[in-house]
Amino acid sequence: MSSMNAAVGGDDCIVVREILSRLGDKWSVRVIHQVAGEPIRFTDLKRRFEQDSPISSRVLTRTLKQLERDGLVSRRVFPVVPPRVEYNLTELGKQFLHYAQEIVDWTIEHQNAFEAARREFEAQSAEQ
Amino acid sequence: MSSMNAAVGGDDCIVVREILSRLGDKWSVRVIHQVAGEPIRFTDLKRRFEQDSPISSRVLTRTLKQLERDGLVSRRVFPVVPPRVEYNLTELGKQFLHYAQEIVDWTIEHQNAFEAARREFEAQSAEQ
DNA sequence: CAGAATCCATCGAGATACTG
DNA sequence: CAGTATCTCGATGGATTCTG
Repeated sequence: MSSMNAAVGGDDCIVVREILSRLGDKWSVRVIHQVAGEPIRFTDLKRRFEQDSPISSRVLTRTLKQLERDGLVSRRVFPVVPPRVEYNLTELGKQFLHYAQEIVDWTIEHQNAFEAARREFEAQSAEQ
Repeated sequence: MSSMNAAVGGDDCIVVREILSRLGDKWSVRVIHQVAGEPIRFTDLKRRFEQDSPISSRVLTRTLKQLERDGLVSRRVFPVVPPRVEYNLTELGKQFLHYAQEIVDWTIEHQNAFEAARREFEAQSAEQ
């Protein structure tokens, strides 16, 4: 267990870097959040973001492909015309979402502390 | 609580995006891991990475500044010559590290599953 | 409908050289 | 020692157009 913790340093393990990257990129967590629950089609998924901040199909496709490659999202194709493709979360994806939730919740809980730190830092910088 | 969970979608909250970005970028988590424990000086910190994958002072400086701005790392200057600057983790930083550890540990636990998903995906892609 | 192809702007990371 | 100043390069995000 302590040997595992040591892996937080060093990126000898590529998988770790990749999963952490999913947390950091702009869309992965949001897509995973939308894909949770009922299976959802590509265009419906795209529409979910239309209000807040629209995502291009180019970027949505790339994000989904990555998540599928990581085993977090599954893709099911129905051989009909027009095409029907459904995405949803895998077990691995659900666990990932759980951890993401935890950090997001923690961040929101301490939002005031973050903003205070930010203000103090800016004040120090301006002081010079 | 459920209203907080809703925030995983939508980036209305800038702080959330920024903290998740720290998890995702190449150096933040590793620097935080090294800064945990005893206070450490800039050059010593830089040396810690020299073996595995060296970090330029340019990048280390930027990473530390960001973490300081976020309130995860504190910076203490000693008015001596040559200069002496010590970095260490704040309380917020320790909590952040805790969550990062959790995800890293989880990732390593399921490393086999990730690699299997990867192989299957590549196989499917090649099949066409 | 579910993407693929093309092109462009921006940004993070890194190498290198220099300084109070 | 602890950075700053410049520059380059590749990856990410995005807009737009096209297609089986």
